Amino acid sequence: MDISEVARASGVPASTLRFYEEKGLIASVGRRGLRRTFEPRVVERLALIALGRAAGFSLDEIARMFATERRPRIDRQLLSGKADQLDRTIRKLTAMRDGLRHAAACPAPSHLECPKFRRLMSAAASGARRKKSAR
Amino acid sequence: MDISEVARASGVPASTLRFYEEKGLIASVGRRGLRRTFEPRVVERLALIALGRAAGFSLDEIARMFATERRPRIDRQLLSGKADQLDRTIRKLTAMRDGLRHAAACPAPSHLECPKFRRLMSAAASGARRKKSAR
DNA sequence: CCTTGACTTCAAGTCAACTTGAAGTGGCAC
DNA sequence: GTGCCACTTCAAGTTGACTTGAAGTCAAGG
Repeated sequence: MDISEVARASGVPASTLRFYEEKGLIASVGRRGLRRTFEPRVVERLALIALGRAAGFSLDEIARMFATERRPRIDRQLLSGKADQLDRTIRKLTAMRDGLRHAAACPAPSHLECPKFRRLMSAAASGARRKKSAR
Repeated sequence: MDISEVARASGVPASTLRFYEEKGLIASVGRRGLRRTFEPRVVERLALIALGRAAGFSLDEIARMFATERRPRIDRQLLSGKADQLDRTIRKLTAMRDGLRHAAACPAPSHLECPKFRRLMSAAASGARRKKSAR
């Protein structure tokens, strides 16, 4: 597959594909002239990358995951760690969603005066000590 | 309260407080000499900002919310829209978490060979068409 | 009064994840 | 066999959310 085919099949722009290759996230199998050639498998890999990105992993973290693919122990540990992290994020977002939902329906003149909203707020504030990880 | 008190009380660095003031997200009530003076209420506001950030709002969006605080119709509509957005994000992250959890336990030699994982992957890939909104 | 050091401003730097632009190359339809 | 245009490289630009640095100000303790 050439780069534009991969782009079309994956929805990832060619510029991003080149960028990812430079970062070591994907690999081309060769060149036809100057042009990169990719295996169809790369589309799968891109889906995996998209998956990781959506889960809040940085490109570097994803690259690290691919790199340690051969050592299942570390890999699995990392994965379940990330799952835990995600779990915390989900809990926070759920509280947030409920808060927003309530705020949208609440008749209090200002949300700050609504006890439910205030409760949510302090919960969210206390849970806000992730540094860079969860996004 | 002076800026360092607010910083201490809120956990937000002074540099960020100045930055937020410049952006119109918070306001100081005056100066003592050169130094900003804040009302204690600002801590609440900062919690609200943290809440918004954690929910995936940009600073501009948060500023807009504060600005439209007087027009409940638009405000509530925006809030429930954001709640819906959050809901979609949560669903995706939940699938992701389950996938990670499974991958951590799955005995398949490579995750790509596990049908459960592949199913998750394509689900995530298809759900990856948020442009800038959900992060 | 004088020093100290927490504050101030403003410009510039950083970081991640890309995108854009300019200039060059070469595969392939005609 | 030749011209087009999709590809290539490499450097620089972009965006959002801050942080850092240099240089200056001033409230307060001694």
